[in-house]
Amino acid sequence: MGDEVQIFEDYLKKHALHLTGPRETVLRSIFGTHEHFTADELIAHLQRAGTPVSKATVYRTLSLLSECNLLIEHDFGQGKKYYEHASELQHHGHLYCSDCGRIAEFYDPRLNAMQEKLARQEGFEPVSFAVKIYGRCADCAAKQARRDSGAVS
Amino acid sequence: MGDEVQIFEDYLKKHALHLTGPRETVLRSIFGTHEHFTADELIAHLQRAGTPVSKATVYRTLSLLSECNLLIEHDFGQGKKYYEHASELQHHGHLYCSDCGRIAEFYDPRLNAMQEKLARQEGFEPVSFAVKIYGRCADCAAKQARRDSGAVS
DNA sequence: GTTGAGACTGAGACTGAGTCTCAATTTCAG
DNA sequence: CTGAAATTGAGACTCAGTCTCAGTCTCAAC
Ligand SMILES: [Zn+2]
Ligand SMILES: [Zn+2]
Ligand SMILES: [Zn+2]
Ligand SMILES: [Zn+2]
Repeated sequence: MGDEVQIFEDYLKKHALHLTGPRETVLRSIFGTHEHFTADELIAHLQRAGTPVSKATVYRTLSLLSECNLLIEHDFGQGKKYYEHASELQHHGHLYCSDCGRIAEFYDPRLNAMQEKLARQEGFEPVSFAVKIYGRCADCAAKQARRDSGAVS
Repeated sequence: MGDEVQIFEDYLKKHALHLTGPRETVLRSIFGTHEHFTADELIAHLQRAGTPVSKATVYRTLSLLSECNLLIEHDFGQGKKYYEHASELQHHGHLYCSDCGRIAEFYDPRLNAMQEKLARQEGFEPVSFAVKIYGRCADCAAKQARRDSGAVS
């Protein structure tokens, strides 16, 4: 998984920037574990790990990683951004449980082709796609069903 | 277009709420013109129109209108929400120009069917879909092309 | 027509994610 | 080494959106 380190370093060098300690700390933390995470979670995680990095630096590093396509940003309308590794399965869509915030994924190659075509039809030059489905995950649906049947109040 | 007034009034009555002056002002402003708008734009518009409504009330009314499905919220990752009339063509997707913020729309019934199916496959009970394509609109693409050819710096 | 419970309102305090500033520190090419 | 340029963290700041609360309005019941 040192792949990302190399890519990041190349990107930085190309822009006369340095791979410093804090940046590497952030990089390793991100590509060591997390799948879908928020800046806040990452900051807390670094704190707990005993390698704190300031909020400003974390945000700056997240921007850099997005710029060099190692990370992808997602917005589920919660007023904060989610990030995920860009490497994995490309262009998958997301399911977001409005009840518990759980995130699931799906993939269908036809979706991408359709989107590309639809964008061109409108004269747009597409750069990225985002398919999001909001609803209730299996657990929360079951919980809701139980609540509906019992406790008729 | 008094249709919306009726629906809103019914919804309010059902919840023991009242269709008050400020609420009606907001309602009429929204369904009189705007297509994709933000809370800020709406507040400014009401101000200019000489019928100011407080920020708090505007937000509260936007929530109510979303709850009764007269409005749909959209988030393009700009840290603020966009709203649009729910009545129009249902479930259309959006194209967002990352350069100028222009919003275009597209519609393909197959997209909805696919999403429904994919959600169920993951055990989700879908409530709403959001397909967003980010890229460059025709104008901005042309502008970019011009910039690239001329001014080689 | 009064009245009172409860809904409504606006002003402004507050929140929270994300950005910006700036002085002190670190990096690295020369 | 040295110094120009990049980097950092602390905390001030921004800005959309929410919350609070005292004063106001609504309406159904008298
Ligand atoms: Zn859930
Ligand atoms: Zn994902
Ligand atoms: Zn544009
Ligand atoms: Zn639309």
